[in-house]
Amino acid sequence: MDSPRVRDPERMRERILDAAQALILDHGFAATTVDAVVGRAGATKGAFFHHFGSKSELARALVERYAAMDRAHLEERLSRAEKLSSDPLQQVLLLIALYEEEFASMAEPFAGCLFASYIYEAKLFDDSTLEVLRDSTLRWRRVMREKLEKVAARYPPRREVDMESLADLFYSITEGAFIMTKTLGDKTLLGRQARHLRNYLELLFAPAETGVTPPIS
Amino acid sequence: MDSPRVRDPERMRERILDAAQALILDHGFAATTVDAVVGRAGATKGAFFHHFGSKSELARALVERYAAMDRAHLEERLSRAEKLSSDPLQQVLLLIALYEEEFASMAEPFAGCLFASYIYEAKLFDDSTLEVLRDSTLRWRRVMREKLEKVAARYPPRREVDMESLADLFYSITEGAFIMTKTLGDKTLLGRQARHLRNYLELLFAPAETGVTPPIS
DNA sequence: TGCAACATACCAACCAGTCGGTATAATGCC
DNA sequence: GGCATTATACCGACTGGTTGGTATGTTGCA
Repeated sequence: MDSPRVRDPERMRERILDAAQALILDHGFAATTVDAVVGRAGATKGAFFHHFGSKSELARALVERYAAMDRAHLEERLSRAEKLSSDPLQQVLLLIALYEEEFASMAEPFAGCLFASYIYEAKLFDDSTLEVLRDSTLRWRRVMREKLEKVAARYPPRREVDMESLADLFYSITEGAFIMTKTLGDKTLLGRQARHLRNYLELLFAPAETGVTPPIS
Repeated sequence: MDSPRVRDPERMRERILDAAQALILDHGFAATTVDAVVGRAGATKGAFFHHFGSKSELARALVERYAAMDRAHLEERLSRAEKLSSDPLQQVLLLIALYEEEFASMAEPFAGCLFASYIYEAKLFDDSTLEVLRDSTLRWRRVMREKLEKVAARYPPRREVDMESLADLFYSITEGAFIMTKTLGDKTLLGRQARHLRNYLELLFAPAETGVTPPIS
C-alpha cells in the first residue's frame, strides 16, 4: 500500500538526508542518532550504512547538499532580480523583496539553517565539512559585495561604508532572524527583518532627498 | 601551593559552569559529556552531581546565569549611555558604540552565544529552560523598543517602520554576526556589523537633509 | 546469475547517573 | 574553648542503557 516495493537508491538516499536534516535542526547533530534518522526515513541501519560510510560522512554529504541548494537558490533569485531591472540598486532591493515574499509565504515558522546548527557544534566536524560552511559564507559575501560595488559606483553612499561588511549584513541579519524565529516561533519576523535591510540600503544609497522611494506597503 | 585545600562550594559550582559553557559553545550540549566538564573544571563526577541533580539541571542553571549576565550587561551599558546623553537617539547610538568598543577590544574572536547554541538543540531542553531564552529575547525587544519609541517621538523616522521589528534588529544582527564570527574567525566582523545598525538608525532618524551627521571615521 | 540495495542481529565503546565511602566544615553542648 | 555530632562537599569505581558501527544474511533488478 504505502511503501512501494520498488527500489530507488537515489530517492532512499534523499529520504535519509531529508530525515537527518529535519532532526538535526531540532536536536543538533550529536543528539541525532542514526536509529532516529532511519526511523524517520522509513529505512534501516543497513540502508543507512550502505549509502553513507559513517555518521560524519552523512554530515558532510548533508551540508554539501544544503550549500548547493543555498547557492542555487541565491543565483536563481539574483538572476530573476537582474531580469526585472537593469539598475544594480533596484536589483539588490528586488532580491531582498523576493526573499521577503518567500519568507512571508512559508507555512511553518522556518526550521533553521544547517550552517548555524553546525557552527555551534563545530568541534564535532572535520575540516572538510567546516570548509563548506566557510565557502558558502564567503560566497554570499562575494556575490553581494560585487553587486553592492556596482550600486555604490552609481549611487554614492550617504555614509562611508565598506562594502564587505555591508555585504555580510545579508547573511548576518538572515541568520539572526532565523534564531529569533526559532526562539519566538513568529513566522513574520524573518520578512520584517529583511525589510529593514532593504530600508537601510534605500536610505544609504538614496540618490537625492526626493529620490527616496516610498514604502511599497 | 597551587591547590588550596580550602573548600569553596560556590567557586566549585562556578568552575563547573564555566567549563560547561566553554565546552557547549564548541561542541553543543549533547556532545558535552559530564566527564569532559569535570575534567576541564578540575572536579569529579561526585562534585558535579552534588551541585547539579542532572545534566539537564546544569543546562538550566547555566542558561539562567547567562541570561542574568546578559541582562545586567545590557542594563549597565544602557544606563551608561543614558548618563552620557539626554537625547534618546544619541543614547541608542551610544549604546551601539559601546558594544562596538567592547567587540573591538576582545582578544579572541568571541566564543558564541549560549542562547543560539541552545536553540539549535531546542528539543533537548525542557520548557522551563527554553522559557529563559524567550524571556531574554523578549526583554531585548522590550527594552530597545521603549527606547526607540522615544526616539521616534522626537525624530520622525524617514520611513514607515514598526518599532518592534526595529528593536529586534539589535538581537538579529548580533546573533547573525556571532555566527559569521564563529564561521570565519574574524574578530573585527562583530563591530563592523554593529556599525551598520548604527548607520541605519542615524539615517532613519536623521532630523533633516543637512542634519545627516558626517561619518565619524 | 551476479551484484547492488537493502534488512537484521549483534557488539564494543561510551555515557549519565548511582552509591558507598571519605574529608572538611558547621553546630550544639558543656 | 574543647569536643562530640551532624551536615556538607567531594571522590571514583561501577552499572545499565544507548549508540555508532559491523557481520551476515536476503531481496530485487539488469
